[in-house]
Amino acid sequence: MGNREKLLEAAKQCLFEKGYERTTVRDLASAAGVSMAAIGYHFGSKEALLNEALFQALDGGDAFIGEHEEAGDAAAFAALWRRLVASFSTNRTFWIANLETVLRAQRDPELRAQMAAGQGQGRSGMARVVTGEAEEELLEETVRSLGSVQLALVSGVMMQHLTDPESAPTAEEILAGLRALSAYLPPE
Amino acid sequence: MGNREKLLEAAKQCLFEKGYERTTVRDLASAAGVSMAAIGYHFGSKEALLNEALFQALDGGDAFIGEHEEAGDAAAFAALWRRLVASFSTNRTFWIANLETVLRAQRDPELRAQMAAGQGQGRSGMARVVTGEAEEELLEETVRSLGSVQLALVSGVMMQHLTDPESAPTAEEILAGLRALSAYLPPE
DNA sequence: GGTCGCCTTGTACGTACGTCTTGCGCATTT
DNA sequence: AAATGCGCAAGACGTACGTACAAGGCGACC
Repeated sequence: MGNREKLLEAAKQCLFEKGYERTTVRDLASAAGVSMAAIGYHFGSKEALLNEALFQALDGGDAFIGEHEEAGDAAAFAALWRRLVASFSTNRTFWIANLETVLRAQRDPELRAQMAAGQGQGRSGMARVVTGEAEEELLEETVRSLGSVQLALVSGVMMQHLTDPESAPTAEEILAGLRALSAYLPPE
Repeated sequence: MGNREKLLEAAKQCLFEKGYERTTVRDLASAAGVSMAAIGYHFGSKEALLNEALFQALDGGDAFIGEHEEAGDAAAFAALWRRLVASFSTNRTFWIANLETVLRAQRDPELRAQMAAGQGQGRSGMARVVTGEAEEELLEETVRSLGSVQLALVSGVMMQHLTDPESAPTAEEILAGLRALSAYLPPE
């Protein structure tokens, strides 16, 4: 494994352990077992290395949620939430890295555009797994409402699990909450 | 206005404009129009100043959501979401500061305990404004389910508005999404 | 008028950071 | 066998940071 790959691997590890802003070139170099200069040589700058590693790390993270074998029915919906809630503790650092990226995107327009695109994917993905419909037959209206709400629930519940897993809702409590909430919705 | 107050005011401003991690003692001093040493004299350290300012800033932020005059009926629920969505753009920096604090709490156990407490308040507050019941008559079960879900929706939708206000859902789309979602809930 | 606190300042100090320069080993080429 | 070029390391360089220090201003009180 060349130093370039060693650096990328170390960067992902640092991204999860220390976060984007707190990892220094010295952290990266010592974690990879290479010299600081190797970063400049292979990536030009520390930022470029971290960005590439971040892209890989966040991209590969979809797998953490687990596959949605069957979808569209009520059982699948509950199963999705059980997988999600489990992932919040199992892959805690991954979700933290996600949150950190959202925040950092507020000061970086380019990154923000990327996150906006990812958010669009997330919305339609959520709408798909809930309704069970294929990508093509999804109405834009459905994505904008049901997809947005479902995606918001995911990130919102994730934040609660990050700050306090004890008091954060279980999958069943989320379903119960949604049922209770529907009683307070204005008609039509 | 003494230098202490000037520093606190400047710190809040910096907190909103640059964020906790990125504000330096030189930023604070020049924003307040005082010397760097004044920070050490009045607060002991930069961190202590920022923490006190953060506490004040986040505490006063409840006002941004607006008062919930009447509550418990469907119209109030829709009105709440309209106020929230409006606040996401109007008080953008406030919500960013909130998000940053949640994230920073992941590396600071003491802050995390504070945030967990605030989250509990948020949950019961949300349950209260939705159901229209008083604090005392709220069942713990209701807070844990309905309160959690509602709070998660708030932070989740907020995040979508931060990354892309264009594609983020309006209050009406949120309501439509919730209605649509209830059709996919597992029974009982 | 001198003195004693409380504020306030200018600035020096030590540390940590990211990048860049220099040079060394070691293949491969001529 | 000399030369070329790539991969890489060691360390210096300039900068920015948070804090500590010594000194000055300025009221109030003896």
